[in-house]
Amino acid sequence: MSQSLDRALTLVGELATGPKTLDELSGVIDVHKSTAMRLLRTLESHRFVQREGVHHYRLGTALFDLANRALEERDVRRSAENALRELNTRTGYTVHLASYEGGEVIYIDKYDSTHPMRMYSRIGRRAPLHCTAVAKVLLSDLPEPRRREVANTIDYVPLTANTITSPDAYLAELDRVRTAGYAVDNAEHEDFIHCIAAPVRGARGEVVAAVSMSVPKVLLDFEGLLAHLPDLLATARAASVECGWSPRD
Amino acid sequence: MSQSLDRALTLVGELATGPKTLDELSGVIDVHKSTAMRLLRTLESHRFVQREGVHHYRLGTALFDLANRALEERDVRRSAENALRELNTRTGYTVHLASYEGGEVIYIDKYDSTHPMRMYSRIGRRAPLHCTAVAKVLLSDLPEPRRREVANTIDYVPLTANTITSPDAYLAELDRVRTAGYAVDNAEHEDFIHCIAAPVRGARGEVVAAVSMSVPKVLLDFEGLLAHLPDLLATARAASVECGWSPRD
DNA sequence: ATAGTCGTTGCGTTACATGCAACGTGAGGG
DNA sequence: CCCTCACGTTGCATGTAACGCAACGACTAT
Repeated sequence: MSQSLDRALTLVGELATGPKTLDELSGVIDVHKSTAMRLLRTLESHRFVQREGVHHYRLGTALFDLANRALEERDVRRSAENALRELNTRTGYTVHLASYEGGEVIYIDKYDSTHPMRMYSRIGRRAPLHCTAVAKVLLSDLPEPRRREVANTIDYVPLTANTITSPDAYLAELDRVRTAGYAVDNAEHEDFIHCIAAPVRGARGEVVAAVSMSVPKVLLDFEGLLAHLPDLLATARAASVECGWSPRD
Repeated sequence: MSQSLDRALTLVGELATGPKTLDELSGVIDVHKSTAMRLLRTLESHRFVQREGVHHYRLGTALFDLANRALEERDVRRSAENALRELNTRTGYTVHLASYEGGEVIYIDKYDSTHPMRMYSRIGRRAPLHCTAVAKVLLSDLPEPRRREVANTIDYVPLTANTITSPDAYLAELDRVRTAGYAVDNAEHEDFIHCIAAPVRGARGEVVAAVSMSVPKVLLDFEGLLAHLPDLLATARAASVECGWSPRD
């Protein structure tokens, strides 16, 4: 561990709470002000901090630059990986990651159930929009007119007794999902399986993907599935943080 | 200037271009890999970088955190938010907000085009001074001697056939912008894109930021772009009011 | 098996970050 | 008007902590 670097990074973290003077900053890391100044100078040369007036330092523009470049680099799949795997090993159930691209909901990652009874699915497969929890989560984030547009073009093939079969019912469901912060698929796709899904959010709070947990009804009844909601939501939140989302208090 | 800190910050900058291995990184700053590792460890403990797999390092989540907090501090952004979003949804074109700080023009906010054809840009990025509409708007407000000073230090890299390439031409352009109350970039930065920009003013009438609208030429010819001027100026005025500017009659 | 390529660790050396004290500057008050 | 105080800034001597080195361990490929 590098001492001077450690001190400098502490300074940067301190500046996140607002502009500070040299004396304040040197106090925080408990060094002589001349030492703090040299660190700040170096940070300044890299545009990590900048002077505000004569007496104050604040965070610099390099941070915006770096943060946004890093966001472009990241793909959701890699970022969510750890959180999803942990949820998978913890519960033993099938975990999916899906995203909305080009008008379709696609599974972009999957962690298979450790139980002998598995469901069939595949990375890259398209999920039907009207009867899957992930699709509900992803579509619920679209702006209102777009949502209505999509809802009207869906072919509401009834796959089970519970399948939603009208645009109005579907839009009402999306509203529920939006406010609740999670979606369910109560055997709407396949008779013997039910799911819960939650949004993974990016830096600007937009939904970039959806995590879902799929469980055969023979292993767990609906109530038992809902009991896993907190765990799923925590997973989605952890994945969101990795995607640059900042939890607001 | 602190050597180790300088090296560490260089590493962070390097990681912005994508994940790198320890060897690659130590090569960049020309030190032994053990040295690079110690720096990375410290950066990691502050969440400035994180490991990806066993062999790669990438930028960490602290950057998102810091960048977002720093952005919150700049209140032009918040104040202009509504006006800009409305312009964006009304026209469907890319809208930028930029400000002049520490000798640089940087993009501090962005609303993406809703058209399938988008332009590439990024919050935090620096805008070239001689060939962007936002820079012209921001620099046109500087006092005369300062303007000349800046104009003489610009590196007039010709990027298209229309790029301004001399200080005199640039200063003349700034005068036009100043009296007209708006600036254009008629394919001076990129061949296939043109922009218009207008000033956002603060309480004392000073220019605190610039709003711009960027449109690919294939979607709209120059005349068509200029037809949006009243809309842009109204947006800039609305944002100015939010920043404390009082319209004079 | 063997060689090659990674990251990691312990250690001795000295470059470099540090604290100190003196200096410069600007603001406020007697 | 000068004095003082509170800042940031600079030069320098000192000792620490950052450094390169070399050996090691874990893996992969052939």
